[in-house]
Parts: sequence; structure tokens; C-alpha cells
Amino acid sequence: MTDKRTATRFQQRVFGWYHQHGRKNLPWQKKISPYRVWVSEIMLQQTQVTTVIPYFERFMQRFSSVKALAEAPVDDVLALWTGLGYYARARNLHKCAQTVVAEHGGRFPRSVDGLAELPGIGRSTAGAIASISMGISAPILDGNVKRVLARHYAVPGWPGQTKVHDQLWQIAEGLTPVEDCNHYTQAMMDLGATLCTRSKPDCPACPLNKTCQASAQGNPTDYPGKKPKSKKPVKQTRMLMITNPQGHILLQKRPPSGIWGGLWCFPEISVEEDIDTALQAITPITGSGPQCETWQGFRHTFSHYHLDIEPVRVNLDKAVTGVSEGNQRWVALTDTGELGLAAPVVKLLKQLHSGHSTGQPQLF
DNA sequence: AAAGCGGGGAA
DNA sequence: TTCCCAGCTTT
Repeated sequence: MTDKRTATRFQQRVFGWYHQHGRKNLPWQKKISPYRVWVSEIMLQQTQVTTVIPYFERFMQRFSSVKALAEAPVDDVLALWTGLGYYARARNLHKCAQTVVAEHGGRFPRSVDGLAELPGIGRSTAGAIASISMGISAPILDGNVKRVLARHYAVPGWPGQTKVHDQLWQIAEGLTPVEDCNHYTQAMMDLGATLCTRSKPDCPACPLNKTCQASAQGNPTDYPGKKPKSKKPVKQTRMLMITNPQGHILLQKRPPSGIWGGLWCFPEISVEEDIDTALQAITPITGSGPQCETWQGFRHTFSHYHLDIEPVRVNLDKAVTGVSEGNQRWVALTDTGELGLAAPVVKLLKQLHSGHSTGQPQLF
């Protein structure tokens, strides 16, 4: 596919650009270790550098080693992950730390295949960890690199297709240098992130411009091919923000898998259900009837469906603090920061805090 | 409003 | 093996 001389020239231009323009001061590029690079790579899956930086710093403060992470409760890990999305990453991260401690003596395996057997680490992430933190020559193929390679070789088709995906991996393998692979890996990710961007690639500034087939064709943004799109269904739910006079709010822990797995959410009921009836089932109501007010609804969109959320504020006038059974807890409003929370819950808690106590009219 | 982003686990 | 899922940012 790619002959040796071509590969060498490609690498030389990448190295040259890296030494001049590559990023070298990101937090995980200091005090490089398998642990720090691993955490950064997991955070960087599906998430951009600028978003990740503050999360990474907090994470390292709280969990300074793989052992510290393995010993922590998974809830603490999820709490630090709040807002980052794809919470399975946090659960896998925790499981992976425990595996590394229990089965590898707290030391990450020094090979791509060994790394890729760990939870949350696939082929590309294993390649990144191995090359950046272990001095191993290994290819990667993250979203950035896919874009750079698909454009440079004008690879048609959507990379979600096995055929296209395999072809890109072959190209990536053929171009990966034996020496200084750490810089090459970093450079390829940087190229994709800063020059060879999705919508407005800066081709004139690109070290690969001369040989880039898509650039020659004048249509770099046609690569990689787009995913065939499908219509998203719309689902509806009601979230009950139930507070007691002590300033506690009722939260429920979601099952470990599925949407917002393991995170804390408001109790949810269907929009058909009668609010007062549903409320009785959730928590026993005493005293006068609770005051409910429906807030402005909003839409939360997942990759595969829209969720229309109708928030309902419920003020209990009697002290209710009991029933902290397994997955249900009364949490002081001031303490919610210590829990892993779904994004819409964070949004609503903020509104609650910032004095929207009178609520808003329903506009559905 | 739509696209994009890696890996896990179910089908 | 292939397909479906996940949540936020950017455009």
C-alpha cells in the first residue's frame, strides 16, 4: 500500500511540523507516565482538548496514581466525570485501574495487545498510550488521524464501514515510524485537531499539502465520507425536583448500564401519569398537598433520540428525610457537587439554586 | 438542528 | 462479526 520511501518522506514532514508547531505543553505532556497518558487518552475520546484540561487537572489532584484510583469508590470517579459525558468511560477507567493493580501489580502492560485487553482501551487508545508513554512504535487511528489519512489518500466512504476502517488502519500502519513514534503520534493528532479540521482545513499551512490527494482535488471536506443519517425519535419524560424544608432534594441512582448509567437523577415519571399519584409511590407525603409547578420544558439530545424533559418543582412542606433506601437519597442541595449527575440534572439544579424558586410558566 | 467522536456489549 | 449505544461540543 504505502512504500517505504513514501512513508519516510511523509514522516519527515510530520516531524518537521511537529518540532515547529506541535503542542508540547498540555498537562499530560508534563511528567509523562503511562498512568497520566492513559487517563488523558480516555478523557480525550469523544472530547476535545480544551474541555478535557480542567477535568484532567482535577482528576490528577484527586487520584495521583493508578493505585489511588483503584482504591476509590466508583462514585467518586463519576463525580469528577460529571459533565464530561460517556460515563461508561469513567466506570471502565475505574475497573481498568483495579485490574492493573490486581493482575499487573499496579504497572500497565508494556505492549499494545496487553493494553488493549484492559477495559476501556481499544486498539487506537492502546497505540496512543504505548507510543506516547512507553517508547513503543504503534499506530493509532482516532478521529483526527482518520481525517488526515482519509484526505491525504482520498479514501472514499464512511469510516464506520468495516472496509473503509480496515483500509485506514492499513495506511496508518504503513506510515508509523519505528523511531520517535511518540512525536509522530502526537503530531498526527495535532495536525487533525488544529489544521486538518472538519470544516475549514488550513491546507496552505499543512506540511502534507503537496502530496494530499484531497487537497489536490480541491475538496478536502468531502473526506472522510459522511455517516448515512437516520431520523431521531422523540421521547418524553417528567423530572420531579422534590425538595423538603431542610433544603434537601430527592435523587435516585440509575442502574449501572444504559442512559446515564450509575449517575444520580431526579425521579422520573411518564407524561401520562398523574403527578400526585406518582408522587405517593416515590415518597410518602404527609401534611397538606404538595405544591407542584411545571417549569419550562427543554430538549436533551442523545446520539440516537431526543428527550423532551418537563421539569416539575415539588415543594414538600413537611419534613421528610427518611427512606434513604438503596437507590434513593435525600441530598442537601449544597452537597450535590459530590455526586455524578446527568447533564440536565446539573442544569436544573443550577436554576433551582439561582433563585428560580418561583418557577416559570409552562409553555408546552 | 446536525454532525462527530472510540470502545463495549448485545445481537 | 456486525450493529447499536452513549452525551457533549462545534458548526
